[in-house]
Amino acid sequence: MRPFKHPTASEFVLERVLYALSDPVRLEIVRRLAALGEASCSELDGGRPKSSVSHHFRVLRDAGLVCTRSVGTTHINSLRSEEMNARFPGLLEAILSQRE
Amino acid sequence: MRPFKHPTASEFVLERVLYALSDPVRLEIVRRLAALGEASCSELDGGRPKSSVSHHFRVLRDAGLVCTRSVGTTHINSLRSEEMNARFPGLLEAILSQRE
DNA sequence: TCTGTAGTTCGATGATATTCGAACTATGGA
DNA sequence: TCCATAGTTCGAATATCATCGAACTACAGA
Repeated sequence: MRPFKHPTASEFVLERVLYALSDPVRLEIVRRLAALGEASCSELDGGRPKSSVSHHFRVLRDAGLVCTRSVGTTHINSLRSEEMNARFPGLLEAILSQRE
Repeated sequence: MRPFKHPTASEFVLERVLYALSDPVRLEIVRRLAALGEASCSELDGGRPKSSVSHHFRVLRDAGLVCTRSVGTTHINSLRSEEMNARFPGLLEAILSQRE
């Protein structure tokens, strides 16, 4: 599978990040990723169809929130916390520190 | 005109706030409001039709970001910064402190 | 090489949003 | 009372999005 396109930190767009996190499914994925450090797609699918989950990961990747790398047949996802924090200081923490 | 329904701080929903701010027009309105303290709708319309601006203000109000009160024939809008900060500490500041 | 697993991409569908003009409401002033 | 101003609401058109099945790609193991 060809490697995914991940935007550089300077390409991050605030509106896009906020939009990506305004969806409950994606916000939950990001929360779980923050707790787990990294995880495969299937570990975070919440029982949803693969195509839906794949869509949400793409939105998160395009916004710069998530980094995906291939390991064998699985995709390991992790938050791009440092880069997010460098570009938008305090933003991710402010969002993730809210309970529920 | 009947007074608007403003949600209480405990009714704020994170996803809704993020969604409201993920639109460039609304984010700009909020930025200007933060700078001005308060302003009427027409001061923030950016040349857009009144019905469009009214729509965006409604989304902002429903999310809890903006408070609107009637003064004569005009509506004065202000950010609900304290309540936002009480419910989602650091969030609004993290978003508004981003330049561009 | 065959099969299974993990995930993506495509296409369609239904839901929701944005935008705008037009009609409406409410207030203030002449 | 008449008119202008400020803003809302309604309705329709357009766009965008979420969801999902189906087909596809890539890798690992037997």
